[in-house]
Amino acid sequence: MSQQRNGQAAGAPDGAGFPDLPEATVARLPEYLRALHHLAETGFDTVSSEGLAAAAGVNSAKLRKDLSHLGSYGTRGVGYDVALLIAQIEHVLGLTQRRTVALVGVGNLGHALAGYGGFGTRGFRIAALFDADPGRVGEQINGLPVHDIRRLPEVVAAEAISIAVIATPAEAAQQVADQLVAAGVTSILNFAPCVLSVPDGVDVRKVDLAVELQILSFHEHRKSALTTLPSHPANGRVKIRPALNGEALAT
Amino acid sequence: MSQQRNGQAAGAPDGAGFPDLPEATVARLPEYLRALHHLAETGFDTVSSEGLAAAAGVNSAKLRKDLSHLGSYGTRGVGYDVALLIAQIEHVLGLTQRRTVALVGVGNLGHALAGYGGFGTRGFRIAALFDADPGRVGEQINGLPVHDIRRLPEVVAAEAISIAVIATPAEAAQQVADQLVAAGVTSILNFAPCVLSVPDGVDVRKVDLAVELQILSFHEHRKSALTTLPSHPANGRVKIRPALNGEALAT
DNA sequence: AGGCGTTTGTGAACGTACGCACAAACTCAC
DNA sequence: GTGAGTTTGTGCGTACGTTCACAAACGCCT
Ligand SMILES: NC(=O)c1ccc[n+]([C@@H]2O[C@H](COP(=O)([O-])OP(=O)(O)OC[C@H]3O[C@@H](n4cnc5c(N)ncnc54)[C@H](O)[C@@H]3O)[C@@H](O)[C@H]2O)c1
Ligand SMILES: NC(=O)c1ccc[n+]([C@@H]2O[C@H](COP(=O)([O-])OP(=O)(O)OC[C@H]3O[C@@H](n4cnc5c(N)ncnc54)[C@H](O)[C@@H]3O)[C@@H](O)[C@H]2O)c1
Repeated sequence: MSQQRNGQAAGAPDGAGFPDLPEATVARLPEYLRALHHLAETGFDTVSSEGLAAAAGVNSAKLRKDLSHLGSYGTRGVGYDVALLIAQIEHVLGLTQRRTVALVGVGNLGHALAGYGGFGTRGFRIAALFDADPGRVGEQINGLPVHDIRRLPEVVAAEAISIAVIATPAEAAQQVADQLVAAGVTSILNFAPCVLSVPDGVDVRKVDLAVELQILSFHEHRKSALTTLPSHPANGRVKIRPALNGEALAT
Repeated sequence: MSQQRNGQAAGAPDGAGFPDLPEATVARLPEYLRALHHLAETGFDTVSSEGLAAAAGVNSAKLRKDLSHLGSYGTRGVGYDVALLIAQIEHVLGLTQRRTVALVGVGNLGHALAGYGGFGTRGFRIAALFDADPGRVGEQINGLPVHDIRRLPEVVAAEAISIAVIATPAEAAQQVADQLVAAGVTSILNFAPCVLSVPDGVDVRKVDLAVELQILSFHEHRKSALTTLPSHPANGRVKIRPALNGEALAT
């Protein structure tokens, strides 16, 4: 499910397609990992699929199948060794060494991200900040200096950065993405509300707050439609009334 | 697909299940809407499925099927009327009147969200801010006062708020969610890295930045494994090496 | 050592989603 | 009015994801 993905994405690199880990499973592993860390802190040494599933907010059968994909070692009649499972998942996700991340666009949102302390515990280190505004370059945030965007290639190479976060306005995002790719970045997390086009081999994930709210709005709309007309709704199926021509239409 | 969903979510409210819009389609409509607005600003009156699909970053067949679900009016040989399609999608998403949103937790991230101007153009209005910290209550952000969290029921009722955003630390999130539900909120967007448990009929979507980065990390890991061993990879399939017992294990 | 309760791992059935490919529907030019 | 070119809407095959349900595996108690 997920997000933007271009052409034949990484995961099926050549013709002889190999399935390896299902994408849906990959998307859930981080959630399992978070739940496991929480359990470990709470003093658990082992956990059953039922328990972990509850902590991660999923079905236990799904959890077991997900874990079985990574050849996991649970013990029947007992459950999973929490510490071992953490190590396994971190290994699969490539978190055994902390990954360095670049953040481009230190505005409203970028400031919040740069100042966020929660990355360290999840396997990442923000290694560099960039902006195009000369007034912002040189500023220090959380002990990190803001670099001019033109120093991107240099710093990306020096810090061995492979992941970048874009927090610039949408108009600048494509240009920034191009610069990032040129500098050698191969994974991008995009907060700007626009589609990025990147070469094959580069992964893009997008987070758009308004999209999330609009999805919620849809369900909200649905709920209220149901409670307003409690009985005999036509034939038991909610029909979408087509908007009349010109209705709410910005001519 | 997407995110946390509890029990039988809204969308299949009673026994006589009705399919209506596929969830995957709902998740893409906001992206189409954004692309359409962009096209409208650029001066387009009509757009082909091919063109709109490119602007939204999806396959054109998928786009057509999605639009066909809402009984959409395209014209063969021509394409879709941009303004009409915007009105249709906004209608389906329940955006015909602007929805009011509450934001709880005006810290690092909350400040950025409260100061963000991009909501208005996407159908939402942040109608109220809340925090538990007495030092923050009373502060004004973007002309909006920060209310004490205890005034939640009162303000939610007065402003007819049905959607809320949680931007508090994870430890407080469940408690805040309970208060929101008690106050009548039925949709929650959660930025705290934790699972929320809510009654049936309440929708929760979660945004976790670290999860997104970890998914990127997985693909990054995969890519480097492939380029490091360029030839004969065992049997053409990447095997996940199980972590040895105790390896990288915090005993 | 053996039996019992527990929990994993997975085969199989089901449901959803994707994308191709094509007929039907439409415009426009002449 | 007719034919050529374009584009929608959708039927269909395939792939993917989810869930059930159960046998095999394990610990523990006696
Ligand atoms: N603020 C939020 O809460 C929020 C929420 C959702 C989405 N977004 C999106 O995130 C992005 C950033 O939002 P914001 O509120 O921080 O905007 P902002 O205007 O406050 O910050 C943008 C920053 O990017 C910098 N920038 C512009 N062009 C650049 C370039 N070419 N190279 C490098 N840096 C450049 C600017 O100098 C500025 O510092 C926007 O696309 C916005 O739509 C923001
Ligand atoms: N800052 C980021 O960039 C970022 C990124 C990803 C996720 N997050 C998550 O978002 C959440 C907020 O992050 P932050 O950096 O803004 O934290 P923060 O500590 O800066 O802000 C949290 C705010 O919540 C308020 N709060 C605490 N308990 C409350 C309660 N019971 N009711 C109402 N308000 C309460 C606090 O007073 C504070 O103002 C955290 O869960 C964090 O993990 C933040």
